[in-house]
Amino acid sequence: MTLPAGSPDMPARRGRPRNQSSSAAILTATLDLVAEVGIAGLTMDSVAVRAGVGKATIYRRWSSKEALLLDAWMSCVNASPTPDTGSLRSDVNQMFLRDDHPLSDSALQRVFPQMVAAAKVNPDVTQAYHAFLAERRHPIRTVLTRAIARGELDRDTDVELVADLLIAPLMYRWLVTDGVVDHQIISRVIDTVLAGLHATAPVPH
Amino acid sequence: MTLPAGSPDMPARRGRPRNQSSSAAILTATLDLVAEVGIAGLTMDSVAVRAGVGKATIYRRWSSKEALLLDAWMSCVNASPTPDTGSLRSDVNQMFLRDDHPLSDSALQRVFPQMVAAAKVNPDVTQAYHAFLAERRHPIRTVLTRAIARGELDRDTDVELVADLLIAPLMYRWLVTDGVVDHQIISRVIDTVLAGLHATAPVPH
DNA sequence: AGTTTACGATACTGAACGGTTTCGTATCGA
DNA sequence: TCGATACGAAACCGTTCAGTATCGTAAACT
Repeated sequence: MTLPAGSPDMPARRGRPRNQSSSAAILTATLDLVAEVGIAGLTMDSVAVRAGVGKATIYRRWSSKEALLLDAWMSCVNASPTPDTGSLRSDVNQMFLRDDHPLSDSALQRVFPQMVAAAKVNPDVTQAYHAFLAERRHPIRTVLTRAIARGELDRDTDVELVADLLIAPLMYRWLVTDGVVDHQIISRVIDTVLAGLHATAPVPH
Repeated sequence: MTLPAGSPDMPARRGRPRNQSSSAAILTATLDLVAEVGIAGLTMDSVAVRAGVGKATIYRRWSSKEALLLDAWMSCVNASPTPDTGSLRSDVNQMFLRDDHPLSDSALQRVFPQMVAAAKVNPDVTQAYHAFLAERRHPIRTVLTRAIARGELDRDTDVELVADLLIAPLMYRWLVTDGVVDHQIISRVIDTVLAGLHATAPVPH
């Protein structure tokens, strides 16, 4: 036991080497199944079948179901690029109107709620979850900080709060209400929030 | 089997009557335990122990674990009163700054994510969940509709979108980031959103 | 008193599942 | 060729748990 989970492809110098593609297949199968049946419904047998591997192969690389789940989740992070166009408005537009934006990833849409729920209940998951969140929020934080430096936003702007004002309505529809999240909605959220920021703390132009 | 779940105190005219308080104790125990250990960790035995009843008593009133969960969730709804002060601003303030606001219910804070996650995966739960949501959103919808009627908001305002703009940042902190949700944050969210609405579609005063 | 139903407690059953082991085979270095 | 390791498949083990049944008791009706 106590394999170094997190680096499942490392060990073994003699003998048959591990099939590198199996790890990816296992992680993908795990995420797909979590999206379909939730964590409670996820079984190691189903992961093995879906990934086309034997259970032994899974346990050779991860010490437990929980370790596998944590790895699978962290593999979702794939931070998106941070735009730097010189204007807050177009930076934000670029971030949210990308077609490959996370919000258009329907698997993540189903996995994410499972993460949130598990994080509320399991301390190990809580930690991984917060790392995930911090990673995901990094780009918007950078964009806002730069906007402050440029004088586009008030110097004492609460970056976290503004990030929430922009992200939350989309996240909320995406996660809680299953509402529409299309370009029009996104644009109107951005319009309203930026207008509100300028109205309550006018730019010094 | 096939007891009429949802009305667990009805039957039996002869013989010893059912203990009315047991149903409430069972529902409360269910919600508490879901908050503590999640749905996956919830066992009927633990519900029975926590509620101080026998398992038979639970199954006499609900046909299955799932039926019990659905009933327990729907019992959270307890719609809050809808303020009608004559002004959008103070209506919204009253709704969100109440000390008994749902957002200050820490049990619900842990149960709700479990509902969201389950709703993504189980069609029966999906239905109950959307009924729950509609019930919860009713007050804000009414407040916004009245504000439109008074001319405080543009006549073609998207009520659902504005509701999201107000609710989502709080909900997002409450549900996703575990961030602070105090009166100051709430006020600043309301300030910014209302300012943004008036800036993009000025009131005809 | 006698009947009927509910009660908490406890034992039981049957299935699902996490995790391990075994087996025959494949693929590497030496 | 040989030892070491990996592979998929499948059997296996031990536990957990939903749901049922039983028991002795309590509370209602007639």
